[in-house]
Amino acid sequence: MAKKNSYPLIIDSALTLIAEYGLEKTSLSMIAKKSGISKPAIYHYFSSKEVLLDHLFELLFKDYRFEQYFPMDTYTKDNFSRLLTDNGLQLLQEYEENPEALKIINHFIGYSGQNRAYDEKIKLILTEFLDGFQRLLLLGQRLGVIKKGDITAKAQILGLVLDNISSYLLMGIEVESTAVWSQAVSYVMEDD
Amino acid sequence: MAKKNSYPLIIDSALTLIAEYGLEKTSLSMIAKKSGISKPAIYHYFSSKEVLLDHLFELLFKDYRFEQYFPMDTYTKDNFSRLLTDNGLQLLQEYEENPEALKIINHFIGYSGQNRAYDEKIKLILTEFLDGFQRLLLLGQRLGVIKKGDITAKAQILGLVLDNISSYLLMGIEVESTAVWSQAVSYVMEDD
Amino acid sequence: MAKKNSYPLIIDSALTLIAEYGLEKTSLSMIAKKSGISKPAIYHYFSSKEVLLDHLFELLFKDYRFEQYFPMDTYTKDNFSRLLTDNGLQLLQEYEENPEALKIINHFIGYSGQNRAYDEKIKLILTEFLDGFQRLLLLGQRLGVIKKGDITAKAQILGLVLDNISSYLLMGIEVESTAVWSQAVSYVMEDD
Amino acid sequence: MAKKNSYPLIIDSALTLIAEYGLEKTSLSMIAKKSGISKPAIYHYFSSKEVLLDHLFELLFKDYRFEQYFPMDTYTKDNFSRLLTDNGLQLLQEYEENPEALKIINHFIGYSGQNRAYDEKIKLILTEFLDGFQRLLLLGQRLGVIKKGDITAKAQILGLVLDNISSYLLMGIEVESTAVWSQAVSYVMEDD
DNA sequence: TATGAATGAGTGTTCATTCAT
DNA sequence: GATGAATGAACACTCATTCAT
Repeated sequence: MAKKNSYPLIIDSALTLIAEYGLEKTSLSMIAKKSGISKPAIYHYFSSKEVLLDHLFELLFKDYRFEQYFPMDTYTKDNFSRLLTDNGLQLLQEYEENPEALKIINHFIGYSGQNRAYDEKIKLILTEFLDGFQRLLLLGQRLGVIKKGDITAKAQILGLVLDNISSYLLMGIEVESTAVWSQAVSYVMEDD
Repeated sequence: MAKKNSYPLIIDSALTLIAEYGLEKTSLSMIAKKSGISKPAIYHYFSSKEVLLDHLFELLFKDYRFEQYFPMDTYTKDNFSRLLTDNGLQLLQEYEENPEALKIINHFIGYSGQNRAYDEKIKLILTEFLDGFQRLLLLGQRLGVIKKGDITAKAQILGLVLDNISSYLLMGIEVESTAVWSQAVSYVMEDD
Repeated sequence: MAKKNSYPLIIDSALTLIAEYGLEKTSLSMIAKKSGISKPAIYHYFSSKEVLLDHLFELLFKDYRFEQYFPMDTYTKDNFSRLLTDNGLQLLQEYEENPEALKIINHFIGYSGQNRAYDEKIKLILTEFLDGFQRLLLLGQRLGVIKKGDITAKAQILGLVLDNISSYLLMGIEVESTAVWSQAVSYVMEDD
Repeated sequence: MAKKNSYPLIIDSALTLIAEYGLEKTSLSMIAKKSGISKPAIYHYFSSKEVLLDHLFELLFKDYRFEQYFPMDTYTKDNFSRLLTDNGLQLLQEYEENPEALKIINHFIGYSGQNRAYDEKIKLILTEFLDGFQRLLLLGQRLGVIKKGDITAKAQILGLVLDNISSYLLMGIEVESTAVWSQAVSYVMEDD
């Protein structure tokens, strides 16, 4: 039936199913059934289930970069505190608005324990966020808005808090995300 | 062959395999093979794979309680800062010393997305830690060693940071756990 | 727990379970569970499941004999019609009062297709009923109360009807058993 | 290997095996082995063993209707007795010529005790035969060829006898089917 | 591009039966 | 008499994958 739309159909169906059932319990049969596309046709696009998953992985994490959410060149002495707060809240809001994506991401993270490739990439991404916060705080220090003291530790606290707020949100644990992130930000800022 | 040791053999083999392959990819056949015990013998002890997993879950999370790591009745005005720091580092060190347990716990957390029962229990445990920190900070406030200000947010920061440090350790992401936790603690303390 | 009562407990549990689940779906585990007797203990009394079933078979069919229901030596010229009717209705009533037994019997009959031994014995029992009716009708003929004509066919009609009424009752098909049996009897009797 | 013939091969193998071993003892592995078709290929056609059995059930009972054997619109005053006799004998002969089908049918009937769906359908079929005979006898009465008296009971006798003759034939019990059925018919007919 | 048909290997689970005590 | 522990064989079923068309 569907001629030209098979590819996105496969992607969509796979993502929806993975969000609900996870990576391992989502079988190619399920994807074929949901998308209305035959299994061999899926193999035409993706030479194995693993390749399909890899593709989804890239899709999901492609734009998940520190600079995407915290564009350093926009930070100034005056807007530093506000931007840092807002950018973080923006990131959290994106997750709240699209919990399905967060679910899928979490399935990949859970699966990464058994898959070297994902493991490495996820480590890279998270590390890049930690480094990003460190660079940002160093900039703040130069601008004179960030307290002296262990910059690395403070950057890591920001990274750990922001990352884990979304995990808790996903699990449905009630965290006062706005208050928590604001507190964390004000903690690293020089008192006015 | 093995007579009285079947039960612990099953548990051990299951834990080892789950640490490596995860909950779903660890099959009863694998457990049977590794433990040298036949599949029906496993069913003699656990009426289903699910029951076995439940048992392991309870085993792992039984003693994971806030009071276990942060015994509130030992906290005084004088030792507050030191105890809070040490207790947290103690928790982190336990994980570093037993990374396999952490791996398994993480597999259960990953699986909880597809299993209501685990989901609820894990939420309970994490929530209890957040609440524990809140009670502890309130005590500190009464003792005059904790800064005024949003206690809830601060407690959640402590919880989120401590929890996520272990996740990052598990993933092999280098975080300066000691420095980070010390910083987080000093942040909530009244300046001396 | 149970010391001296194991044997009848096994029998009772087995019969109850077979009535509900049939011969094949009733496992020794089920019998052990229901009776509260361990499987090896059951093997102490019955060297195999087959032996247990054989025993139950004998128990059920021991008293199922034509003479049991139609005692020929009580039949006279005067009571012939009434006795033939009443004895048949008596047999049907027994089944209606104890449908569980009928169910079990039916399971054995169904199973007999795969078991030579049961097959032979059930054939014997049914044949004996057919022969019984034939002997009875011959007696009636000598007494002058039974019509001339094909005695064998008439006897077989009686046997087939009586046997199948109980089958239909078991299946829950509404047959007017009393009217049907009375009609069948009056059919073979000489008109008064 | 086998390309287009898998479907009938499965059906045939299943029927043959069920005739010999019954519904429960016939496993999908047996069917796969006998048909030379892999188990997953069987699942390609039938989504479960139950669905396969349902299909066979429908196949077997599809044409087993009263009108199929006793077409009422062909009955007249003159041919009534002969037709009723011949049609019944025809039905019996079909069974004698295809004892395997009868065996399978009997397995389904035996299994119906544990399966509501089959139970209901079989009851329906047998009830329809009883009703059919009743309608037929009422017609005969209007034509003046059937004795007055309890029509329902007589119809049920015909149904019970005809049905049970085939059961006895299946079991290998010697019944004089022709004589018995002829007698049963002449019993309900008005004497000439 | 796409499909119906097919498969080897594996899943969790249950069976009747046996062994040591 | 009775039991907990154990087993080989089988069960219905699903998996990712491939082949011929």
